[in-house]
Amino acid sequence: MERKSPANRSLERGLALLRAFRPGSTLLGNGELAERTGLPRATVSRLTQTLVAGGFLQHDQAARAYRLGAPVLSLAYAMRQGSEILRAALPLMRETAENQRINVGLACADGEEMIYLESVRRHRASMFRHITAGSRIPMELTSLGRAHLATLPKAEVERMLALFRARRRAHWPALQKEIRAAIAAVERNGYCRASWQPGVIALAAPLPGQPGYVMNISLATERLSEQEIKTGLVSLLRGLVQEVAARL
Amino acid sequence: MERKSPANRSLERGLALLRAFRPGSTLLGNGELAERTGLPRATVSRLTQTLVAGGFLQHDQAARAYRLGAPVLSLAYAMRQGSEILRAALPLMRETAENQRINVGLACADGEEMIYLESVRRHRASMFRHITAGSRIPMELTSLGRAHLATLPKAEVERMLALFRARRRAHWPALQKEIRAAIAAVERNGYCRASWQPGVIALAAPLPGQPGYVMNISLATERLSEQEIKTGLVSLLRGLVQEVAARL
DNA sequence: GCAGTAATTCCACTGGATGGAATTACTGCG
DNA sequence: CGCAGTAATTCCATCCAGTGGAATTACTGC
Repeated sequence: MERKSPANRSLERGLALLRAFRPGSTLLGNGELAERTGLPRATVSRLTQTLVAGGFLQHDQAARAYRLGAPVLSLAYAMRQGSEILRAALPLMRETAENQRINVGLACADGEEMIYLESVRRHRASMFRHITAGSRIPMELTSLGRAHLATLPKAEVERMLALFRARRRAHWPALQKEIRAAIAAVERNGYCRASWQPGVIALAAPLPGQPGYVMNISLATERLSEQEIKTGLVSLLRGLVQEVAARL
Repeated sequence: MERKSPANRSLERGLALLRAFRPGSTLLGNGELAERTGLPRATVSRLTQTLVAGGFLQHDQAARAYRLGAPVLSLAYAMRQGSEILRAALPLMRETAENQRINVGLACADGEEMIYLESVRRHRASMFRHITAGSRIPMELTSLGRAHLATLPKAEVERMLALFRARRRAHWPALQKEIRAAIAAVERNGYCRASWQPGVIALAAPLPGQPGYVMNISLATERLSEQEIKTGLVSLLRGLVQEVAARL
């Protein structure tokens, strides 16, 4: 028997509509929204009207569709201001990225994905795949995601794995092995490694005492030997999370 | 008789709760939320639970209060990706800020405030008052806000003025004069001027053909003479909005 | 202008939302 | 350590707001 917290259906649905907007689907009509959320059209129509009235959506007359409105930007700004963790970590992240000439990231979990709170990169014009604050990356493929998984209770991990399995039928056996190995690595050594973006290797570690938060460092593979990883980067990451945790 | 669009009360209220989070009040408990929104406590309690379940709020156990969650960051990212205007304007804003050594802003209205979509400044470490994407600034005091007012229908302007009047009883006569003069200036010359932050002067102009969007340029007063304003900056701003509008 | 599609409004129904009151969970102080 | 004081949550009877299928209306592209 699932313990159902008294949830407000209309609000849930309204939030689901907002969540349907993603990079790549930034312009959605009522029909598309209804399809993506599985809600009846009439309901979507009414909810979008409310969202528009509140400024959270803008109606694009020409495209017969909606976009996210400026208030969400404002919320994000308030959110960043309010995040103690980000405030504590950011200066250190900047410093580390600069000194070590690597990328440093801070992320937290949202459902089956990870969301970057911040990603400080050495080269501001970035690598081809565009990653910044607010970017979503898959949990099952990334060092950040796997490091996060390692902090969850066993039962929760299995639940997540079941979800991933459904999404990645194709390479599941190999992928599952990787994920479980990463979790074991985090439990043993405090960090895990992955290479989601080709040519980029990343190490990630959970922030001690801050459930849900994970940090990573990443750099181009060409720039390092196996040796260097074992020595410099691991202790760099360890030092980073320790220091950030200490500042909280 | 007010034409009431069929609004969803629960959703409206949920959004109101989110909007209660601002820079400066980033950590709000149920009680404070109830007070700020005027909603009954029981209702707030249930709605916050839903917002937490959706990830939009995080419960801070220690503070007995809520913060905004990472998904709002993600929404903001999607919003920026989806804004054609921002995409069209940003390169030009960067270029102008760099070449002319000034700050260039793009904003739009939200209720009685303006929200910066982007503010590109010459010195990245900024002036004392921290302004970035998502920052809210008062409509009645700023060049951006007044330029926006000038684009509204007369009746709407009067409605807004009534609101400002209630908020600024003290200096209202002078302030009203300033605002009306600014509106007239925009209608006559296409731009208006204001100095909200002491020591900083700003010129703002609406984006032609894009109702609700306004751009500004600003710089330290010490750096210019009256002469320079009339000549260089005005035509710079005019050229800027023209070019951005042309790219849409 | 007309067909075809998408969005909105209508409306009877009903169950989800509501909020005052009671209960429970905390916290800080003596 | 326990108790007072406060804040949050749960309860519950009431009822109205939300719902969604169907009808209507608004668009758009041909």
